[in-house]
Amino acid sequence: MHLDQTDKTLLKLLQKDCKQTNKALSNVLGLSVTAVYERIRKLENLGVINNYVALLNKERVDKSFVAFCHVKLVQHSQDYVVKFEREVAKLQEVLECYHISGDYDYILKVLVKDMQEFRTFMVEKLTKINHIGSTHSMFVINEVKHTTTISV
Amino acid sequence: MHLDQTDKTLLKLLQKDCKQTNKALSNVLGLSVTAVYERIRKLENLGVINNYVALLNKERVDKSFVAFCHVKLVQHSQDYVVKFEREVAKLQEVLECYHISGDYDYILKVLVKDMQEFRTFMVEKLTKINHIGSTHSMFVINEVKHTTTISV
DNA sequence: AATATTAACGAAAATTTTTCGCCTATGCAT
DNA sequence: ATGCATAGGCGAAAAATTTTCGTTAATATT
Repeated sequence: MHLDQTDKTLLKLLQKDCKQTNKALSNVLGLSVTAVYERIRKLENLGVINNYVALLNKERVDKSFVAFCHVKLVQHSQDYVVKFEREVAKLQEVLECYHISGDYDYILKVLVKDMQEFRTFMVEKLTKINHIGSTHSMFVINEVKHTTTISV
Repeated sequence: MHLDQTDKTLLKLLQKDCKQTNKALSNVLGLSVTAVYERIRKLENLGVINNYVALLNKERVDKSFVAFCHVKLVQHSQDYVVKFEREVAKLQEVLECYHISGDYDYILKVLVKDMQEFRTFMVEKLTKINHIGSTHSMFVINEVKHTTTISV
């Protein structure tokens, strides 16, 4: 698999706005509509493009509170790890969860309406998962940057 | 602004796959194609839908290393804060940056090729920004969950 | 030199988006 | 109660886009 400069430019454009027409893309890339169409298909089939999604304004859907939450398990047996990961993946408030190096085992990005709801999430959902040793939360004061665009 | 159940279902569908045709959506929602079209337009105009993007497979574009990086500034004057935030936002390796509560001032999500490149990023880019007091990095061992879907 | 392979192209066909005029239900004011 | 405005919905037609198809050119392979 080799991506040439045209592919890279195309990926950049599609990561910014995937609803552009092939005609608009062809103008920027200096290709025919069909050539653009075929390149996009190729990138999809290669699995370079995963999917196409709508991104929402979180404030407009009343989810204005973001927190990062560290979690430490009481033990690191395969069993505990698998169970924790399965349960945490089910929680809709958890947008991201990573197993990380360092003092804690996991870092979670949590999105809820407000502090009230965060408390409910912690008490009624996260800490209900078994085998959690301790947690440590950090609250987002301001979102400085947030992009889904990978530089290729 | 009021979102009814149909709007919420529509947002859920578009967050999963925004390339579905209005016909496919109309089947799920039990509406006409035109009604779906008009609802989507409404959600765009209300600013509920921000944009439509292609999501890439980061491994396929050779960016397999994710790190979270805490940053503490030496001082918190308006001037230092503004400058740091402006500079960090320019860095293509930084996908997310949040001003947070707690021991550190910021948390950054950094995406690069490998540990080698991370080192280069730290030495030649991040720590070149003035007024940084200290940093603390955590490396992602495994991505347990990563979604852009907000539950509405 | 002959032959695959890859990428590109324009035209035509198929499908989708978008516009339009009209209808119905609901809430509000008369 | 009656009239009116608003919001949401609909199908048909028009406009635009996607997708297919047959061909061509360039490059690598045998």
